[in-house]
Amino acid sequence: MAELPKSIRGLPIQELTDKQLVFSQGQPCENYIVLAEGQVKVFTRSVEGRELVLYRIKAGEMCVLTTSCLLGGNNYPAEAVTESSVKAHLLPRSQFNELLDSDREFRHFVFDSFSQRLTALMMQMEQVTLDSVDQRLARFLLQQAKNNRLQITHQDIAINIGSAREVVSRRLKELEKRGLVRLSRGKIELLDANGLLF
Amino acid sequence: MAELPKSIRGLPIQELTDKQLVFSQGQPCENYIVLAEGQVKVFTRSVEGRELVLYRIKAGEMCVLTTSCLLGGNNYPAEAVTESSVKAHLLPRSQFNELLDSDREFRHFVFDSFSQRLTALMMQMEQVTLDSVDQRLARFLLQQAKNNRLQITHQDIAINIGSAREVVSRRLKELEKRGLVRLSRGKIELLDANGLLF
DNA sequence: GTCGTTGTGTGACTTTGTCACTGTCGTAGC
DNA sequence: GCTACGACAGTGACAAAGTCACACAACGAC
Repeated sequence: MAELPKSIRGLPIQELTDKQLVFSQGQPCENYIVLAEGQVKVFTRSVEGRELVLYRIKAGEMCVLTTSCLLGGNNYPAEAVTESSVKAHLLPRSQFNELLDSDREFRHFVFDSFSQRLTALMMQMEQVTLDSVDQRLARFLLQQAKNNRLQITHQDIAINIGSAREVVSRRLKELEKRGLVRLSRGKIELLDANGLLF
Repeated sequence: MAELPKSIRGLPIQELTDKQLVFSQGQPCENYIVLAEGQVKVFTRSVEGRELVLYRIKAGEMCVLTTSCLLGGNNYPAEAVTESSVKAHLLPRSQFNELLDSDREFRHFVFDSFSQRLTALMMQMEQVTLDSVDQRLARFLLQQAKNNRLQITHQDIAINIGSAREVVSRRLKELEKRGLVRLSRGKIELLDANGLLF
């Protein structure tokens, strides 16, 4: 992870608890946000209520959506909630604009974040539309697992890989039958990480 | 459309013919690109050969992917071809970096483009994963039509809305049956634009 | 324990995507 | 003109994925 610019490290810190709303759809955007600790999930909700995770913000990363809204002057087109306790640096819009012009290091940080997120977003889009559910599921499990374990519900996996809960349940059941994973309520254990990739 | 920054307007212009390759997957990125005239399609290709249009660059717009690659120093993760004859401003990487620091107007142009594309990309992703083919098809037809007509193949529509050619053919046939469009080889005429939205 | 909530399992059905074709149109070359 | 070819479109059969409507199981609060 790249070092945060000085101008950010000096900023006041705001603390949030787990599962707290950071911003919601349609809300105007006031502050530039950089995470110091924890993780935030940014996602959209369709009219029917189906969700789709756009990306996650981790420690040392800024929220591109916020930045984009600050720059464009529009409202948030998505929703964000914390996934752990979170410490975040906040920077009011006016100061953000000022820093962007005056501080070369800060500017580079923002540009880099932008370009990384853009690339990631494109990759995700490709995967969601071009890859099968099995592929996306396997990739997700491998990415998210810590010591071959993960604590997550099927519903949550579904919104991450752009699928439906029932589909995820069925595919996981299939993987369990093949001896690749062990399932229990809210938990998944990977028994054969290589087998998942086949 | 916003006026181009002075620093860009003065740049030399490169001309391209229709259907010409602008850049391809894996290629290193050398020049910042801004279109003065015409249209370019940026898309990816899966291993199986299926394509997906990520976005289009129109006159007065820069190529975010290029910018992102320049900033991050990575290779192109996608492919781009012209969709008409094109005039484009090119700016070598070194000068791009320099301008980014020295020219406030240029910087704002780049930031704005970034944030617009990011928002658009997220919207597209939402649509592809959360909306039905019918909705995406209707939206696409309405967006792209000029005087209620469009010249495009079913295959081309498919890669734009993230679907398959056969599916598009079937849905269009259905729309024709309902009297909403008239189909002919490579052309579609919208007979009832309101009806498409139902 | 009971109750309510959350997570999971399942069958039936719809929508979408894939595969393997056939047919059709336009045109370049003879 | 005819022929051959490539690009475009249509179609049936089937597979994959999503939706709907439940049943049921695990867990925590009381």
